[in-house]
Amino acid sequence: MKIATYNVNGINGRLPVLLRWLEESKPDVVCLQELKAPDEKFPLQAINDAGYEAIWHGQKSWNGVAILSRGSEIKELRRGLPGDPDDTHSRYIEALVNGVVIGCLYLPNGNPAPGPKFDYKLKWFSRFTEHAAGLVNRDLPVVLCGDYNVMPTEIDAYKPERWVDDALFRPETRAAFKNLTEQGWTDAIRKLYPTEVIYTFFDYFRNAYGRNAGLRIDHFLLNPALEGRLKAAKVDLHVRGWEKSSDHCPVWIELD
DNA sequence: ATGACTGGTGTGACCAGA
Repeated sequence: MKIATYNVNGINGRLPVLLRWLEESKPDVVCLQELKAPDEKFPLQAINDAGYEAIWHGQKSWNGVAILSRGSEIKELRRGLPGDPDDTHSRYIEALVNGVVIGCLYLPNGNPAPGPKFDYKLKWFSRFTEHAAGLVNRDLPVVLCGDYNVMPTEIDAYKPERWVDDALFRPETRAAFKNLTEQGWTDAIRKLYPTEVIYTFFDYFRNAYGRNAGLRIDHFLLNPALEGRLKAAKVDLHVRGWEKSSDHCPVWIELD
């Protein structure tokens, strides 16, 4: 079973690239972030024509998450993160697909920090951690994947010293990620590649992709019931080099 | 240190992203 995550940065603007990558990569399940489209503008027909069914939680202009599946029914478990009825952002959707609980998230960026956006990020993180606590020790396999907007350690950033005051790398942010994983979650990429330099995002500025000046911010967390089934994990770096690419790369795992 | 690039919105001297 191949599960992918991809921050598309606008699903309609990105549709040709998304379809090309789906055709090439053929993941069984795909978590998408940053749809930047309201529910009624989700391109369902094109997704269906590519062989996928979908559930999504859109929003005008910003945010938006979706789960796609090829060949297996998607049973939606939740849309929206619990814990704050006033939170209007579409940043979380969760489903059961082929016996695996899939949580698809788009954690807030949080810049500029400090400030209200950073406060929102930490608050969202704390709500997410609380929700994850109810999932980690389930007998069911659970994967929480998406754009975490966190570089967990220094090797996850090109020139980490430039990011120490940034919302993606501040001590509070890294501590929140550590606090989450210490519930018992396994970072799939780091389980298979503990020390390699691996990036999932490259800024549109300054030829970041060409210079390999990236960040690792898109992650797969696996609960103990799933960890032993991890066979492979990879970043589809070449997709970032395509015309009209997202600034994020697709990332995927393969399970037994 | 700064600004560079992109999508969406709507035509902004825009916002937000990371």
